[in-house]
Amino acid sequence: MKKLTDDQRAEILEAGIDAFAQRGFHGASMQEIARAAGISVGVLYKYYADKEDFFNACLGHSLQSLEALLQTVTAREDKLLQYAAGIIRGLQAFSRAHPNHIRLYHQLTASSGPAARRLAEEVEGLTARLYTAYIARAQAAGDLRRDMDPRFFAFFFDNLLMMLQFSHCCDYYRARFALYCGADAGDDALVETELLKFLESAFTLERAAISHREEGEKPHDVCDCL
Amino acid sequence: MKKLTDDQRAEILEAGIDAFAQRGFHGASMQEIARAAGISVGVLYKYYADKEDFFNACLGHSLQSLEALLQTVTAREDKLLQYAAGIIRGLQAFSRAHPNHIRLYHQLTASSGPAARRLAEEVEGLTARLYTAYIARAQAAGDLRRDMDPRFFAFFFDNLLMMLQFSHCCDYYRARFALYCGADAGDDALVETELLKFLESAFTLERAAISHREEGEKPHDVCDCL
Amino acid sequence: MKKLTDDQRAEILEAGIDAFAQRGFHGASMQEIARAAGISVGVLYKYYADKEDFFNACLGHSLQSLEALLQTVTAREDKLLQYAAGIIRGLQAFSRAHPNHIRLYHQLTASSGPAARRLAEEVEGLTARLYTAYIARAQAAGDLRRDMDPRFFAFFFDNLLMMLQFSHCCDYYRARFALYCGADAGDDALVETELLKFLESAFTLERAAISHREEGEKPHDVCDCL
Amino acid sequence: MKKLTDDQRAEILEAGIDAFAQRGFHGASMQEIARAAGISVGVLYKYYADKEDFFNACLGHSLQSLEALLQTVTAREDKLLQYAAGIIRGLQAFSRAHPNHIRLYHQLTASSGPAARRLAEEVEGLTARLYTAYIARAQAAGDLRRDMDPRFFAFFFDNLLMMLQFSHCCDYYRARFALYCGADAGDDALVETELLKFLESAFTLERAAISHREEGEKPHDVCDCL
DNA sequence: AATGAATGAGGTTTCATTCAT
DNA sequence: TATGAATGAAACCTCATTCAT
Repeated sequence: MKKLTDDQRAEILEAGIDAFAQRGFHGASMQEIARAAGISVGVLYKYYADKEDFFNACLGHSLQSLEALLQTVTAREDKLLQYAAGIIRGLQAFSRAHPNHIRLYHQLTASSGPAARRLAEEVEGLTARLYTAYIARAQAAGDLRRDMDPRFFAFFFDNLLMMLQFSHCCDYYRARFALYCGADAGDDALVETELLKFLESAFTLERAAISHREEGEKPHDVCDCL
Repeated sequence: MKKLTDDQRAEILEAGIDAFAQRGFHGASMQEIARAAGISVGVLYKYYADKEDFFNACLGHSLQSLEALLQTVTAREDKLLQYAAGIIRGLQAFSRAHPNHIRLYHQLTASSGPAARRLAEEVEGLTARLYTAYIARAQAAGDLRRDMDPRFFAFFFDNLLMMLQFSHCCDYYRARFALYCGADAGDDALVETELLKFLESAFTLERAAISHREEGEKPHDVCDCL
Repeated sequence: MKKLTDDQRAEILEAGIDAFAQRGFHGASMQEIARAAGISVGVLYKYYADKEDFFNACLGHSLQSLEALLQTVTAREDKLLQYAAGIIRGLQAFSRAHPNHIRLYHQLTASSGPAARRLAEEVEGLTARLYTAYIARAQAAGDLRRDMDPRFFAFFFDNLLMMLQFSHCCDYYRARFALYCGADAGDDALVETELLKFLESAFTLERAAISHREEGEKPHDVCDCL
Repeated sequence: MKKLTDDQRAEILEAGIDAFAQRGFHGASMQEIARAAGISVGVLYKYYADKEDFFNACLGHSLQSLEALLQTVTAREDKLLQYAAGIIRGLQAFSRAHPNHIRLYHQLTASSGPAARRLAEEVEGLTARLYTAYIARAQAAGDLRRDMDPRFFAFFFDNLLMMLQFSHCCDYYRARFALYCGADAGDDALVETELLKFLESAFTLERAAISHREEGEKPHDVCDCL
């Protein structure tokens, strides 16, 4: 069995990514993907056992590129907001360059059953570890408020980043973004600035700096001081 | 001879919501839904013109309950964090009670084309207006930092709430949540507390209150002054 | 089991005739027929075993009215062309009054299998006997050319009459009629006149009056004398 | 890899013609047609968009052969009765060879709505023009009675020919034919002879040549003078 | 090895027929 | 007895997958 060249394989996978991203797993057809890739269905079934197997390969290919980006943007040992700004810019650029990769990523989040668990670990494991470690370090270094669980901190941070990507690429989220922010939804620099403002405060302000309440107080009491 | 009772209709819709939520529009089959609802396909087609019409009915049913909840939890003119806490608790309770409604909501976000825009406006319009208006009022009242665009503020807030719901209900997001927060991901009170801490700071701390930097200054300087 | 009144039965059958005539056996739906007749499907199945049984009842009802007409117009012992004119006028009037009966009659001619034989005998038997007997009598009386088999004579005569009815009522035949005769296709009097001219000659002129050929001559030789 | 050979395509179309001819458009099933043609339904849908498209292809195939025959038999510039004899023989031969093509043609005449008009023009246009032109020429040449509108003349002529074909092929018409003419209905030569006798007179005898009656006179007087 | 025509299971949808009310 | 909601077989059509060429 002759192996495909990397280029051929990439072209096939890109065709799959486009189709799956735009029409979903069930909506995309193998025939159509083969045609878009300039090959016959036979080739698809030579290298991939079935549709699901091929879908997973597309997913892997897609996430590889996203992962590569994240490796890069998280590699620099910047101070917090610069670190965040780098990631935001990186994801914005990636979203512009490869919207279908992000759309496919979104399709992925609809998976259910045991596969979902496996995929989540595969896909989110890296960033979960990276962000949590970074935040824990920042807390230890005193660059970051210490009164929050670093895991939740990282979680909320990544939540905002995921939504940012989807808001750039997925039709529904784009419309929702526009609903909230109007024409400014398209202004990458503005979005970055506003998100950084939001994060900056969330990251740095300790509750203690605002009010001097006891740990045990009920949440709604918290609000009294606002 | 009586038509479908409300209970029967609700049961059918719930069966549809379950199926669509778990397998998506194309993945779910009318036959299977009918079987799950304990009826024959003929009944589905007696009350709904076609699969899409039935899907929309499921969506409407699903969103109606979510909307009712949001109307309730946003109605109280609480101070900010209490307002947020009310919404968080409400969504957590809703997620426990109707996970498939949230899953269907997530499926919805995968829609594309012109339908996506229409749906987004229909579904997100209410919260977008509610949150933005609330935040603008809070800013005017001095309860909230004034240096952020209220639209983006509301947007990020809702982003975190959406992810919270998905993290409770959708298999992939649940796994991801567990990946970040471990067993604590299931602790509603803890999640609420941590999210409120995150929001409290994001909501209230003005950059100006932290540092007086020039535009050109590096973001990481911001943190130094804390 | 209460019997339907004749009026109710007729109304139901008329509804069936309309539906079957316009949409064909497979195209018409029992539900739609019941609605048009102002009854429930249950009643249909109370009085008729199944769709086919009901179709046959419609057919019977439809043909009864056509037969009644033919009984009337053929009853008068007119001379040939008056006899023909009476039939033509009768059929034209019937076609205007009950186009769907004629359309249903046309549907009937599409039947196949053993049912076709039975139906043909039931439906065409009357006219076949009437026409053949009339023509044989006319021949015997010397009012009609004697060199033609009266059975074929009657057959061709009825062929022209059937086509006349279809040309009045069935969309395809109407279009075809218009194709041949243009706007004049709608002129009943003109059609009658032209058809009578055609028939008059066919009925009365003996070959001998045209040429004196032998019986044995090949048909194409016949033409030489034209 | 080769597409359908012409033979295969013809076989499929013949299977469709058989089914549609015998059961009508709605009555025939694609599954059954595929089985009869020895292929799978997938093949049908590979080459034809849907049932209607396939039906039209069958129709086209069917009419093509009939049209080819008519082109041939009407091409010879024969004298009238030879011309007619040629057509009759041609149609008889065609009816024997391709009864289902004639049956399909009959199904076609049951079409209604705007499609009926289009089809009639497509199918009947050729013969309508051919016959009308021929008859007008024959009238001009003095070979044919001049007191009839050539359009109606052609129309009645074609009516008889259509009925002839149906009487050969369609079960109902066959039974009716037998009802009129008994065992002789199967005798092609006899049918031809009788029809030609009928036509010969209809074609050639002018009313004026028979009698000089007043408008008011009774038709039966016409016959007396023979 | 590559092709793409062929297969046929499975999905949506309709509608003749039944039967509880 | 009359109703019409419910049933489910069967129709059309698609597309993942196979395999002869």
